[in-house]
Amino acid sequence: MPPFRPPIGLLLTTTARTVSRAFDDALASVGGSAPVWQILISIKSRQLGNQRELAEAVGIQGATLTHHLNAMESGGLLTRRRDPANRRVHVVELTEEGERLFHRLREVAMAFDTRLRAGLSEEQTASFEEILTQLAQNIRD
Amino acid sequence: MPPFRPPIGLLLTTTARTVSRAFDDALASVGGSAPVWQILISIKSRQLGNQRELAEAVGIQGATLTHHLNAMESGGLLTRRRDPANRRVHVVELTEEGERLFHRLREVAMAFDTRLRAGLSEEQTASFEEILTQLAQNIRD
DNA sequence: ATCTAAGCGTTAGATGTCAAACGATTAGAC
DNA sequence: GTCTAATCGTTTGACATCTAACGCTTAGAT
Repeated sequence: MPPFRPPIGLLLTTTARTVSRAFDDALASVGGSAPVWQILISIKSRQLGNQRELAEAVGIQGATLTHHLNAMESGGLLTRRRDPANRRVHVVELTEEGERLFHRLREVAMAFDTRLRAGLSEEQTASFEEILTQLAQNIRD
Repeated sequence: MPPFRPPIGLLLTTTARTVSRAFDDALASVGGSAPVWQILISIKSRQLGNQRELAEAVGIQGATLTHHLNAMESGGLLTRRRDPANRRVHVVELTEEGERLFHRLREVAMAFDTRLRAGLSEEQTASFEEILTQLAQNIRD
């Protein structure tokens, strides 16, 4: 009889969902969310990217990004204007309020990461990252 | 200067999304989806559970389960009837077509798991599962 | 017996995501 | 120069998911 092997993917997605949910709750406590946080950090880390690159960096589709940018613009977190040099492109810039939210979320995100890593050694973390990379690689083939 | 630590949660959720997406695509190729597969396997492995337990096993909310069961019932995969002994309870049972879909999806799911595990040693798998469990534990505290 | 509380499932409304179609703009071919 | 193809972002329509509110049923208290 072959040994029973619980599917590796199930534990992966279940855990990821648990972690994502908790992260989202933590960000919500200071008025944010996971996609908003990822969008803010992507805007901050690369100045002057267009929306296509932004969506790529965040890991969502262009249509979904449009959705979030609409809400964030309505909420006064950022502005969009056409790039005079290429009027297909929207230049996205944070407002002061967007900057403030970024800093609040960063604190929450850093605290969350510390909490999440509790009890993991350097070796475990390295091994974990290696395996995750391998899994993604197995899918791409 | 402290060493830069990329957040462990980000790689986790990104990889999980990639894997989930590929799994869903594989199931879709034979007429299924991830939630449908999880519902089918849960029904098969435990006979006579109510919907609340079913939702718990699948890892979704009751309202979401209702949504899927509606679609699956419309599609002829299962039947729902009131339990005469407790008329609050819906007894969910697979039809023959539901059984057939279950077997098709099982083959696809097993093949996917094999593909996903490629290149992972027993030690790596064990370590991976241990770390995922630890992460979930860190969140629950 | 009745009344209250708890349990089960559904419905309604919101959010985040995607794919496909589209409108405007630019680049390249000729 | 014009025409065609590619690029950028938006809109539309769909789906999975959640929370909150609700309706029916059962269990428990008195």
